[in-house]
Amino acid sequence: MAVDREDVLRAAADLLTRKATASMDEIARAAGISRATLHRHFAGRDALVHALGLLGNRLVEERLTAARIEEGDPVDAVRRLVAEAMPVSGFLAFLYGENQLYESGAVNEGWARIDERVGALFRRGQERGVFRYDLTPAWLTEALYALVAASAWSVQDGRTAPRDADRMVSELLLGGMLRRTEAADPTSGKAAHQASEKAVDPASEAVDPASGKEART
Amino acid sequence: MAVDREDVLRAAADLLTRKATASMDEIARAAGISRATLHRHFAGRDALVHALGLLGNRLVEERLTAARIEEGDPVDAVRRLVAEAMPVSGFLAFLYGENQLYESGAVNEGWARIDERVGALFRRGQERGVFRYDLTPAWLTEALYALVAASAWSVQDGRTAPRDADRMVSELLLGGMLRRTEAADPTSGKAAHQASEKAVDPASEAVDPASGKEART
DNA sequence: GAAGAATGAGACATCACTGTCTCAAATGGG
DNA sequence: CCCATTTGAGACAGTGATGTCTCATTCTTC
Repeated sequence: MAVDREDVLRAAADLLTRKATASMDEIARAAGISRATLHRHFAGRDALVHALGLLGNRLVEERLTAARIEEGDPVDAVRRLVAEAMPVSGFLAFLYGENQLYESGAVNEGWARIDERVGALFRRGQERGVFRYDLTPAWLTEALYALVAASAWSVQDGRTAPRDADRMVSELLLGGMLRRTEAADPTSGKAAHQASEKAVDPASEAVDPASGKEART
Repeated sequence: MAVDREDVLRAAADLLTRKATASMDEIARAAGISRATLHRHFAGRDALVHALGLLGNRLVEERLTAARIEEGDPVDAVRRLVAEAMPVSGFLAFLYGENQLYESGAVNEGWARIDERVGALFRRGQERGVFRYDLTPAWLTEALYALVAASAWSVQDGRTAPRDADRMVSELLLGGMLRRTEAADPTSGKAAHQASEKAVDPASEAVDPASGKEART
């Protein structure tokens, strides 16, 4: 017994990500409980979605803090962020897809705070000369969400192994799909990692301040 | 008068992408027509979504053919593909988000064919040694859809200028967010382009003979 | 300008979903 | 083992969306 609200919300997020029009009955069934019980825990659909927003927000923010993206090398910070985000990718996928639909002050506020923190990471990477200037932090933030959500979707559908998901996201996000000429042994699983480390290496410290400020509009 | 089915479907795709639970009345209003007229053209919601699937499929496939991704340098092929996809990004965003929901044989079949063609491009790039081996064609395909959809969403929300959208997608997809050490002048809009061109360089010579006759518009 | 076609507005019954209720069954703690 | 709590199943009315209809209006075409 003793229905776990969090489990229910997780199941709801997974289902609603795929089928946004799912009925309360379908949601209950997906969570393995009856419709009556679902209504006992959440007054209605709105309340459920709102709880979904709050929980997702809390979870994502926890992960954000756990990843300590404000510290250390920005590249590693992105990797930590992606790795931490994967376990809550279901929530992220749902919230990313539906965030503008259910307008709740508290949820949107929390989401804006998350955006700000993630965007700050990308800005920091640009200021250090590690990240490209011609891709705005806002776009990189958007792309991060989109890729995490895509990987969640891909895993949920069985097209991608769960253990590969975070690597595929962070590698694509950081290094893109082009093969680096320096990457001598791409057959190794670590090849991409070493390639991007190499790329970051020389730029890790100082960059002329002039090019930095006007590059990203 | 003479309601243009395609215009209606385009408006429906845009709306449903943001609000999957939109009612027929809302869809009609978004398309600038009455609910009665909407029902005259589409028997019901299912029929409308099905038509949406078919049209989106046709449009994407047309763009795919127009981009001639089977020919020439894979990197340029990806750029052409992204550029061609942008005008139909609304459809792509909707179909990508809801594709597994509305199971229609014809639509799914068409989608599989599109997946196959896009995947073949990435496989070709890998075989030529231009694209990374450690990111599967399936994942790159998924990421392409996700990023195009994300850019459409971003543009629709006013966070990104329409003219920047295709560059942001293709640059991130191809080159990632890491600054290349060779890219000396990131202030130039073409900086990223030159960087990736450099990476591709060695593979640019071996182009199939067909590429000569249709040397880009 | 007149005839034909298409649209908009609204009425209408129907239907699926919703939210609330009751009651029997299952679970878990003391 | 018994009692309190929670759940599942189903009934029920209320609500909003749906699909169909009619009729007046507008646009198109000749």
